[in-house]
Amino acid sequence: MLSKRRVAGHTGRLVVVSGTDDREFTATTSRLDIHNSGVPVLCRSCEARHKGLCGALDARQLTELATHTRQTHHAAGEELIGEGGEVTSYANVMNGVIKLTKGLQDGRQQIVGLQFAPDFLGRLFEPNSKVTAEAASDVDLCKIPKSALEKLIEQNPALERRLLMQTLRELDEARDWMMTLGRKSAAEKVASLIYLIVTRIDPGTAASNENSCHIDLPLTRTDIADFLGLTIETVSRQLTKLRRDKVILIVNYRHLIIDDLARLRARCD
Amino acid sequence: MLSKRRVAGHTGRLVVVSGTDDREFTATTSRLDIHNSGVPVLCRSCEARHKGLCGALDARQLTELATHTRQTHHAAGEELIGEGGEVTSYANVMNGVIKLTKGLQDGRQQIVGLQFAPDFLGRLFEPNSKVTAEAASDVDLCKIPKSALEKLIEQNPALERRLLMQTLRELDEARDWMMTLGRKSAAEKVASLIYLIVTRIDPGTAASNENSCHIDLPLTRTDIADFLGLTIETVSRQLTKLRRDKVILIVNYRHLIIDDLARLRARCD
DNA sequence: CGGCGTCTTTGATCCGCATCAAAGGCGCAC
DNA sequence: GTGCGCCTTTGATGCGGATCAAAGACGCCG
Repeated sequence: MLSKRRVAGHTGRLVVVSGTDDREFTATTSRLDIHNSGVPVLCRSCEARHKGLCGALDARQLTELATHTRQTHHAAGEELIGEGGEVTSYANVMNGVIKLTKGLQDGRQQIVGLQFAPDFLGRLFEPNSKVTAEAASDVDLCKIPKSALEKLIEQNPALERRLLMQTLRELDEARDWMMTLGRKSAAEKVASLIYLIVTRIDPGTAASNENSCHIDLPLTRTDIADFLGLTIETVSRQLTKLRRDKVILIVNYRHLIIDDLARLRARCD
Repeated sequence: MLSKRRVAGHTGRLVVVSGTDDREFTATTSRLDIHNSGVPVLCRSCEARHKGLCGALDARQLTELATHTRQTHHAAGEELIGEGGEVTSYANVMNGVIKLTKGLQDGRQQIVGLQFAPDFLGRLFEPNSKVTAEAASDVDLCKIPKSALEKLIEQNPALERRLLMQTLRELDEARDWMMTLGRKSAAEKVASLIYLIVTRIDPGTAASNENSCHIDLPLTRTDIADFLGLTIETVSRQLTKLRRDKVILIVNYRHLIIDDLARLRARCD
């Protein structure tokens, strides 16, 4: 049998959130101005407005949607929904990183997905979640009740199209990750994850120049191990190796500096 | 580094199929009769008609669709599309099993999905396939040109809904499999795969009674290993162990008899 | 029939990663 | 400051599954 310890004592408290004790404020206020006439204030700087779900909506529809939404903040470690838990609302990720995990009864755990802004969060068309969603870093969400979104979808095919596109992308990512989990060595796995996070958090740097980029890891060593199907000891050793080989620079455990992205990429397989 | 051999010499020849040398015949003929008035003949016994994509269509739409489709047959081992290959048509799986694989340059390979009738085959909205699709057994497809289906989708939201539902299901399956790949032992992996195949090929037996069910494995040992991130030797040893423990009975390498499905399931974790 | 190729099983050995153990580093409470 | 807890690193050891090797089992073809 493999590693069965865990049920990590994350630093943040675990709270099953049902919208009670989190800071919240509505976003229905909208003010006409020249550049964003009719767009709710809180939507203006939201990534989902452009690249995410809400890109499918015009100003009027956004305002309509905003009457249903509620912004919430969650501390790192907070559980947003449990495996098998009832889905009562969907959400856009406005900020931060969310990990999706699955567990076996004996405590073994596997991260099956990471979500960054402006991803959509929640299993459509099923009453219960198939995964646990947990804030990996501090997170801001824009929640919408299940029924409200489902009504909107019926009226607006463009919304459904966006959701289909995101689901297809998530499926592509899950399949990429199956290759990593099934066939890559520990060293390749760790390099692959860092590469994934760099390119997801900072797509600009990754695409344009090959210059040094630096990121704060939104994941603990335990999270990384759970994503890669490894133990924290192995993760730590592989990170040390990458550091010794000067592929990455580690500052204060969590902050990474990568000078040559191509060299990191070369370690991915 | 892990296993890098392979590029399996499957028994079937490898043919990059472009619809040239396969048996084909059109399904436009439709005959009015009492029970299936207006439904194309070939659609009547097709699983996709009910549980698959075509369940979203009425008789008129089916007939319309059928003017674009073409049925093809493919021998086990035939490559339907290569990783990165241009997608020119989509298809419904009418019969048989298809494996979706990804490869690393050095030859390591991972199966990232299996498709059974009446699954839909093909990556929507992308010009190129992200996986290799290969017939695992003899396969019958009902193909439709990319542009034709995309046009139909625009006109018919129900079609898009079906596609979204299937994509969500595939995502669920991929994530289940990530757990298996990342955290289960070899013994658990093999049991899980057999259990998956039994429940997918023969949902009736699996759900209703717990009585003995028997299946022909649509996968070679190499395929199984590629699905589970193992080697064929390990797969073989685990199957032998399951046989010794009387969880399964193996007839002629490919045929499996499972008396007590619950006992197999108990081995899955 | 015998010979050959492919798939599968079985055995011996090796190695990568898990496991077990212990010692920093850092933040926080007192 | 000191003490405590959590996260992380590092080292020693063991095991599960990969690798290497060889021998059936079965189908196909001459």
